[in-house]
Amino acid sequence: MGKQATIKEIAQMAGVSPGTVDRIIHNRGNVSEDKRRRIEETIARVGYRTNVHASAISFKKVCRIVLAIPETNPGEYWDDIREGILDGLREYSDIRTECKWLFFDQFNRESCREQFEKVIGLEPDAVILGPIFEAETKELCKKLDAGGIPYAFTDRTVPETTPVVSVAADQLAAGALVGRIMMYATPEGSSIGALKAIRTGEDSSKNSDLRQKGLYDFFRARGMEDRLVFSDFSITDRQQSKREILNLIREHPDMKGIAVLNSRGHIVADILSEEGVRGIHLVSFDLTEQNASRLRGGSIESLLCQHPRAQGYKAVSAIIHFLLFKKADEGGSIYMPIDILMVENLPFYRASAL
Amino acid sequence: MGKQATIKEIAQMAGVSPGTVDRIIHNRGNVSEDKRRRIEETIARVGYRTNVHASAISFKKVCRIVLAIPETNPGEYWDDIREGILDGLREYSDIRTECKWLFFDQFNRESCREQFEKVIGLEPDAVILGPIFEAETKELCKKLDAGGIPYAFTDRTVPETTPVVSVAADQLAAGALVGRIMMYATPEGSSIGALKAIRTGEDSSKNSDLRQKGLYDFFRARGMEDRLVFSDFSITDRQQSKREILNLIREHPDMKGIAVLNSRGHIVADILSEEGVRGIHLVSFDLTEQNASRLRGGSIESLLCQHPRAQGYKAVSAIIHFLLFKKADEGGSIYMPIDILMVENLPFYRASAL
DNA sequence: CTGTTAGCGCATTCAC
DNA sequence: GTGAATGCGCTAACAG
Repeated sequence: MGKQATIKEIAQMAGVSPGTVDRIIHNRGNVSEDKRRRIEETIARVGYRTNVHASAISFKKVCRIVLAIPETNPGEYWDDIREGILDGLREYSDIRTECKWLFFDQFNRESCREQFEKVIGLEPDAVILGPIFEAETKELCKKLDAGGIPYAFTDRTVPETTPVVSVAADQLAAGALVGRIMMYATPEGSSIGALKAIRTGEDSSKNSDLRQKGLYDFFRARGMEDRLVFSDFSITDRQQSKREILNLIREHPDMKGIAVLNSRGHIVADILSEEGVRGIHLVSFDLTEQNASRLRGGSIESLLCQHPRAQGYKAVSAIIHFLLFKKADEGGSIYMPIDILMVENLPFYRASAL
Repeated sequence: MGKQATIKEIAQMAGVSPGTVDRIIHNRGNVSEDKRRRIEETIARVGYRTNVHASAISFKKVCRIVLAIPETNPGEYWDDIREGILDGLREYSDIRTECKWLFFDQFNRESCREQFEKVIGLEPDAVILGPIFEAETKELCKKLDAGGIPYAFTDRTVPETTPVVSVAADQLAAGALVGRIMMYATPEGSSIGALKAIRTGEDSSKNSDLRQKGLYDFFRARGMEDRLVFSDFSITDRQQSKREILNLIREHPDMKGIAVLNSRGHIVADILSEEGVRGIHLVSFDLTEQNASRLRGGSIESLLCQHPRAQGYKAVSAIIHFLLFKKADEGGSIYMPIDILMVENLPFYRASAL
C-alpha cells in the first residue's frame, strides 16, 4: 500500500506543469511529442493511477446519456436491468449525468426502430442499448461510430459493432449447463423437452437460439441428442399453449424433463400443475418474480440466470468510466457468471445487489 | 437524478455552520440537542447522502487495521478471502490505511491464540477476524468491545459477540442445497455418503457441522434420512484415508453420491479416480484451485461456494465505512449467495471479481 | 459547544 | 503549447 503519486509529483518529476500531465492523461492533445513521451514514461515508471475520488469531485462536464432498452413489467428481466442501470447512475450521482430514457416494445421491431431513430438527435455523450433487434442495432451503431459516440450493450453482443463494452453471459455455455442439469436430474434414456415460448409471428430471440444450440451440442457430444425434443409454443393464447404442451407430453410419455429456454418457465409450470402432471423436472431461465414464485412453490426445479441487475450496473460503470478516461479498461466484453438457483439458495441471491 | 445537496446547503437550511453538520454526520458529539434535531431533520428531508469522493479525498486520519486470519496455500479458501480484503483495501487506497496482518494456522488453536493476543497491543482502529476458533474469538472480542474497537468477521458468525458485520453464507441452507442436488442426481433409495475430511485430533469446523445438519434436515423432511451415511475421514495419512473411503464404498455398494462437506473434495475425487470407481456423484465445497481442476476433469460434479473474494471485500468495505461514519448501515450480518458451479459455468465465475 | 478556514488531488478555465 | 489559478464537497484543526 505504498503512497500513490499525485499529478503534481508526476509533473515535477517530468519537469512539466500539472496541467500538461492532465492533458495527456485525458488524451486532450496539445502536448509536444517530447513532453508526452517524458510524461508517459514517468507515469509508467511510478505506476501512477488517477485518484478516482479527486477526479470525480472535480469533474465538471455534465454527461448526457441516452438509454434505449425494452420496457417490461415490474420484476421481469429488463426491468431488473433497468434497476441495475439506476444503481449505477446513483453510484455515480456525484458526477453530473443527464439521462434520457427511450423504451420500446421488445416484441415489436417498429417500436424499436422508432426509438432508436431518436437517439442521435438527442446528442448524447454516450449510449446504452438493449440490442434486441440486430439489424436496427447495427444501423444505429454505424451512426454512433460515425459520430464518435461511445455505446454499450447489455444482455448480448452484436456482431459488426464496436461497443465500449458488451455485458452478457455466454449463452452457449448456459445451454450446455441446462444439458448437464438435465443429464443429472432425469433418468437415462428418457426424453427431454426443450421449449421456447414465443408470441405468434415473433422470431425467437438470439439468446434462446444460442441456448438451444448449447443444449443440443452438449447432448450430441455424448451421443444422446435423440433424447431431445425441440418445440416452440405460443403464448398469445393460453388455451392453445396448454394444448400444445399437453400434446407434447402425450406424444412423449417418457419425457422426464422440460427446459424452457427463455423466461416463460412459469407458464409451463402452471400448466403442468393444473393438470396434475408430476415427475417432470422443469428448468427455466431468468429470475423474474413469476419464476421465483414457482421455484418456491416447487413447480420449477431450478432457474439459470445472469444477475440482470449487475448487468445494468456494469454497463453504466463501464460507460461512465470511459467518459471519464476516454478509454475502456475491460477488453470490450464483460462475461456475466451463469448462476444456478434452487429453492435453497434463492433467498440469498437478490440480496447481493452488485 | 436531482442534484445532491451539499453539507454547506444543509447547514444553511438548518441555520448552522458546515462544521456542525459534519459533527453530527460523523457522530463526533459536541452538538446541542436542539441543533442535532434540526440538522437530522433537514438531512432526512432533502435525502442528503455524503459524497463519498469528496469524503475520501479529504479524509486525513490514518486508519490502523489489524487483520487476523488463517494462512493457507495459494488458491485455497482463506487465500481468496485475503485477496478480497486486498481488493477492498485497494479500493480505499486513497484513504490512508495502515494494515497489520496476523496469520495463524487454522488447524492449530495455539497458533491462533498466539496471534490473537497480539491484536490489542497493536492499538488498532478496527479489526477483521477469521473466527475459526470460537473460544479464542470470543475472548478477543470481549477485549475489543471493552476498548470500543470495532471488528468484523468473515466466513461465519460468532455468538455472544457484537461485530460491525459478519460476512458469511447460511451453511444450513448450503447443506440443504447439497441435499437437493443429491436428490436430483442420485437414484431413489441409493445411499449417499456425507464426509468431512479432518486432520487427526482436529474438531470438525462449525461450518461443516452446519452443512451436515442442513443436509440431514433436508432428507429427514422427506423421510429419506436413512439414505445418508455420515463419516469423517482423516487426511493426515493419505493411505489411511484411501482405505477409509474404499471401505465406506464397499460397505455401501449402493452408494451413488458422496458429498464432501468441506473443501477436501479433491482428495476423494482422486481416490475414486485412482481406483477406477465410477458412477458416484461427487459434490464438494469451495472453489479452490485443487477442486477446480477436478471439476474440469470431471471427477467432481459440482462445487458449492460463496465467493470468498467478495466476502473479504465486503468485510473491508463495511469496516471502513464504519470507521468513516461511526455507524454500520448493514444490520450486523451480510449473507453471501450460495453459488453452484459445474464445468459449464466455472469459467465465468472467477471473473466477476466483486 | 460552534463557526471559520485551510487543504485533499484533480479538472478546467484563462492568461502567457 | 504551456503553466498558474480557481473550485469541487468534505474533513479536521483551530479560534473563539
